[in-house]
Amino acid sequence: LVPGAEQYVIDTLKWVGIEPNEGAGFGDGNFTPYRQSDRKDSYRQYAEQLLKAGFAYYAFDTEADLEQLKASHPNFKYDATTRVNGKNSLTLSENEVTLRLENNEDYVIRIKLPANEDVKFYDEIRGHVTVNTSQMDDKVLLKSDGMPTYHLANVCDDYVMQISHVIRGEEWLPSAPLHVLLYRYLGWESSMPKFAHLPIVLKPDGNGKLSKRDGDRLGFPVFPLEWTDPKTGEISSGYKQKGYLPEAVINMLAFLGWNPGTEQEIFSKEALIEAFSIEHIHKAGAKFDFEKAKWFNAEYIKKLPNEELAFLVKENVSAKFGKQDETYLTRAVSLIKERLVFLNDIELFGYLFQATEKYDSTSLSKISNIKESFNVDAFESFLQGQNSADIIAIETSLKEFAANNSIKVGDMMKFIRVSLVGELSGPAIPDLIVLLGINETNKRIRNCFNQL
RNA sequence: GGCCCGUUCGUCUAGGGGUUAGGACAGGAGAUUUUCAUUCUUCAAACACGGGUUCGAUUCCCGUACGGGCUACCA
Repeated sequence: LVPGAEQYVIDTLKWVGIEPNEGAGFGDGNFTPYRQSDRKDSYRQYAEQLLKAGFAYYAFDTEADLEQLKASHPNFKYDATTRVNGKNSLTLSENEVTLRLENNEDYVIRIKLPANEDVKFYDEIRGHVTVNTSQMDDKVLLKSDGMPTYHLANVCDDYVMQISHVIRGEEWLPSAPLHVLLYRYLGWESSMPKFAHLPIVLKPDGNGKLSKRDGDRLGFPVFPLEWTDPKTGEISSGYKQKGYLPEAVINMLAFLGWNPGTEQEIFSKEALIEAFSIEHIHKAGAKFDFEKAKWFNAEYIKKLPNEELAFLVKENVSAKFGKQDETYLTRAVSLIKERLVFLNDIELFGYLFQATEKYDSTSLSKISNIKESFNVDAFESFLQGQNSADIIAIETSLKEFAANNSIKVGDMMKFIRVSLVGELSGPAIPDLIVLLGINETNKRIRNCFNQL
C-alpha cells in the first residue's frame, strides 16, 4: 500500500477529465466497497470455496523451504509435479494440516492446476490463445497476511462487480489462462468478462517497456501528475507540471497502439469515445515518440481560445513576471500562441510583460549601423502622434518614417525589434507596438539606442 | 532457458492476394512572413529473411531471424 497513491489516481483521472461513474473518490454505486482492503473477507471466502471444491490447497512452505525447492531444479516452479515435495495440504496428513492451522502457522492458499491441460481463451485483440497448464504454476491466491494476490482479487471483484471487459496491458497475457481457470473453478465461466490485452508502450531508445525512470532520463514525463515516491523521495515529473494540456495527452496516448482507420489525428475526448473500436488496436508495442507528443500539445495550444490560454498561463506569468491585467494577458498571449509547445514556454516571452534589459549581442551587432541615421527624438515624437490601436496605420507610418529619414525599412525594423524583444525574432513589430503601447515602446527604443 | 505475443518509411501507423503501398511526426528543399514562429507547396524514406500455396504475394501457411512480454506471498 503506497501512501497517497489512491488520491494520486483520483487526481489524475480528474485532471484528464475522466470521471468514473462510481468508485473510491467518485462516490458509491451498487458495488461498494471499492478498496481491496475493505473486501478482504470476501476473498478468503472464495479461496475457501476453491479449497472445498479441490481446486486449491494450503501451502505451509517457508521462505527457506521454497529456496531449497528452487535450488533443487534450475527452472523450478511450484506445480503439479513439484508440489509433492512441498509442505502443503496435499502432502501433509489431514491431522497435521489442522494442527498447523490451529497453531496459527503461516500459510498461503495456492491454486491446484492440472498437470497437463490446454487452457483456451479468446482475446479481443489477439484472437484465440492456448496455454498448457504444464507451463503454468500453482500461483498463490491468498497470501499469508490474508490479502489476495491480484489474480484472485481481480477475478472475484470483476465477477461481483459484473465487469464486462478486462482491458489491460499485454504483460498480463501470460496470466490470463490462470484467470480463466479461476472463473471456471469458481463456477463463473458463463459470465466471464471479455479480455483485451493492449500493446505495451516501449522506450523510445533501446529495448523494453517504458519505465518511470526513462522519462526523466530522456527529458519527458511518464507520470500524468508529478509524483514523489513516499519511500525514496524520488520525484518523477508530470505532464501537467511540464505544461501539457490534458486533451493533448489523451489524444497522444490514444494513438499509441490505436488508430481510427482514417487520416484524422486530432480527436477531442468525445470524438475519441465516438471513434474508438477494439478492432483498430494494433498488436505490436509502440515506442513512445517525444516529438509527436510535443506536436500534439502544440496543436492543442494553437486551438485554444486566447482567453482560455491566458487563464491557463496566468499563474505562471504572475509568478515570473508580476501580476498582469487580464485583457492585456489575453492580447499578449494571442501574439505568441503558435510559438508555444508547452504552456510553460510562456516563460520564454518575458518581453511581453517586462522591459527588455539584456540584448542579444549578435543581434545588437547587426543593428549598430543604424546609430548614425536614426534620430531617437524625432522617432519618439513621430510615434506619439500615432493611433496607438491601429496596427495597419502604424505599419504604413513606420515605413513612411523610414523613407522620410532615408533609413532602410529593414534596418529600422530590426532595430525596433531588438529594442522591444531583445533579439531578432518574435511577433510582427506593429502588433508589438500596439500591445506594449506607445510610451513603453518609446522607452524601450531609447534604452536600446543608448546601448548601441 | 521455457512459454506466450508480435514484425509496413528513423518513429506512430493505414492498407490488404493484382495499389504509383496512403497519412502523421521528425528530416531536406522552396513559397509566404521585413525576423523568428505559424501556414502552404514539395522531396526523400518501409512491407525482416527463406520456403511454400497461387496465374499472381507485402497481404494466406510454415520455418528462420529479430523484438516484446511473462516466468514473485508485485501489480
